[in-house]
Amino acid sequence: MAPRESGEPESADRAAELEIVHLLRAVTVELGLHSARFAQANGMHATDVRALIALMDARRAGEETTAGRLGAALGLNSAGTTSVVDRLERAGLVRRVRGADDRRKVVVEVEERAVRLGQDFFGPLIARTVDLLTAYDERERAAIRGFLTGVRDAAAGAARGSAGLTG
Amino acid sequence: MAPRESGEPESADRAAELEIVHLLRAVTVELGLHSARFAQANGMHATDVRALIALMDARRAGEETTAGRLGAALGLNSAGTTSVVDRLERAGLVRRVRGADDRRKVVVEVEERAVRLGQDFFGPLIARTVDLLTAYDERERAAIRGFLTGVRDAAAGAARGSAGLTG
DNA sequence: GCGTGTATCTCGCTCAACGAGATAATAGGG
DNA sequence: CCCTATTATCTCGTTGAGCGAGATACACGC
Repeated sequence: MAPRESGEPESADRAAELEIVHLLRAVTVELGLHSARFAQANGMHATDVRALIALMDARRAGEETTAGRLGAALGLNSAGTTSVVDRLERAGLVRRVRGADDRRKVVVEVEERAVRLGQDFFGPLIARTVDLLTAYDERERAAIRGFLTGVRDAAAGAARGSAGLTG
Repeated sequence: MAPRESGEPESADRAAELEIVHLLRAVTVELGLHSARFAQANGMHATDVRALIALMDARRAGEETTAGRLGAALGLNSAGTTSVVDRLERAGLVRRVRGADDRRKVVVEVEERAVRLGQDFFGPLIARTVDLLTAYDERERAAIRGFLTGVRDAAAGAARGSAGLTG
């Protein structure tokens, strides 16, 4: 399936590599459950958490997020997007700001309260994760970084193309 | 925040470690979107995909999954669980089997069709991931394995305790 | 200042998931 | 063996997230 160069020891190695694949999936499952706990603890739904994450990501990258962009990132239509922003605004976690240049647009900004809420809940887990990394030297960290980058790009690339194979 | 042993060079390192944290989150987001595409492509919902994953995990571990266990794994109540199993059964992806020992129980078994469906969709991404791993030597792979195991356990541990910190 | 295109919102609907309670089977005491 | 308590699942009615269709508000060229 995957185009290999030549004859390395295969079947035994392959099992060890599959273990990492399952491990990665287990991580995504656990982190998903953790997000769900955050949602539940704050009377929110999974989509609202995903929206906050997208908004904070954009803010870190220094980009404004309009309602439309947010909806696209979440895979919602305009009605659903309005609904999400309504819920978050009602909860005091974001605010609507009319676009200065184009007044049709609605820029969604996260309130300071949402940032604090997220830090309080995810901070410990992040700290623990950072702590884990101190056990590895630079070469090992580079491997972790490279592997995660590769998986992210493969999954993102799978959006286009048949499924991101042979990339 | 995280209890450190002694004085290593901090702030610069911390930024590099946070990059990995963000990378990990990006991976979970992308894999989540990939699951969503799988769901959409097969007329399913996110919960149905999570259910299939849980069922296949259990099968790999050689365990039977009753309706109750499945619902607990998904965080659904009994009504919702019945609903999920109904949908999956209607789609021909699982079958209900009355428990042999305790006939109140309903064991949910995945149909061969569901396994093939999953392999067809996720196979390429898995192959790509396994391929990525061949670029690393055993020490680097051990680092990746150890890091993922640590994050998984930290997130799982966060279910109990204040948030899995200081574990 | 009118028409076309774009961004967001409103309305009505569907269906996933919930709470409450019904149904069915096991386990144990008399 | 019957009766009750307990456990596992399902049924019924309701809530609300997200959808499709269309309304509304603004932008921009003519």
